[in-house]
Amino acid sequence: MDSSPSPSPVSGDDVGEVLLDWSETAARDLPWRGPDVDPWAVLVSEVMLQQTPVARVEPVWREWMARWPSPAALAAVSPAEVIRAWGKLGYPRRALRLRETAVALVERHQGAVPADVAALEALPGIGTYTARAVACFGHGQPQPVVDTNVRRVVARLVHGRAEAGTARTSDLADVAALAPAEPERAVRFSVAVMELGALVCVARTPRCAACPVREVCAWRLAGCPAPDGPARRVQKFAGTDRQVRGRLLDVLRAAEGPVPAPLLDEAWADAVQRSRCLDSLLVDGLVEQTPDGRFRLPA
DNA sequence: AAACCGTGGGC
DNA sequence: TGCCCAAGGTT
Repeated sequence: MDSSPSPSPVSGDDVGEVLLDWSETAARDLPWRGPDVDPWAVLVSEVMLQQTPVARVEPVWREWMARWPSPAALAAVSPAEVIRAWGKLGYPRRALRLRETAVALVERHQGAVPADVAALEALPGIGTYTARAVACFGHGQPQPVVDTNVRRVVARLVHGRAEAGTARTSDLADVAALAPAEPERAVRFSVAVMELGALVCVARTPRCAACPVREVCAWRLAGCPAPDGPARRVQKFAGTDRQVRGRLLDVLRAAEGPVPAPLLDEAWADAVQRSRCLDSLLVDGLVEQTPDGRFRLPA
């Protein structure tokens, strides 16, 4: 039979293959993607990447891998050391949970990172996304992986919506339906979809002209309709407890030893809010009080 | 289910 | 400038 003279559009069946091909040249060469990266290194990267941009994670991740190349190594150090090494990645409870995860891996998994999704989800700070990412990228399992990028790609490509909206359990099945059957390709496909969302199918100004699947994108075919649902409101930061907690922790991170309360007073003027935030940091285990009443990162 | 948990860069 | 957003998880 003669081949078709017109360029063949991307059919629904090979979206996965097209994304795979695209990612061969377009995907970033991130350090936690290398062939020599073990599951622990992947786990650490994934936790750091929770709500934190790649560029800020990279240098810290390299430092952590050099210092604590195994769960046992991290499990052996104090929370204070881990919190300091976390630096200003944000959401420092992640650092505590990462250390707790390291302890759990030593105690319950012989110091190794399990490949089982349920076992991973049982670890502190490891949820639906991170568990599958570790199983997939760390252990080579063909797991569907759904993060904010993938939710956005699925919303547009599959459902023709402009925005992802709230997470849906069906997202997992939606990506799985696009994935190649062959396990090794399915793993690379999971990387590819995330890359598409991170580089092309971005939130604010999608670069549709550069999209490898624009011809089959339900959102484009529908004429790129505007978002329909209620605009999700963005979290305030200035003046919130999050900012105050950050200020307080900043003082404690910088200090050599225990800090007397008056020094913390300088971090935030409002005494009521300051006190509330210090209490919450104590409850979270990010701060502890010495017998003489001073404050420090937990030894 | 919705609110909370840091921080900084881009537009 | 102020808003939007970033490889989520927990409560």
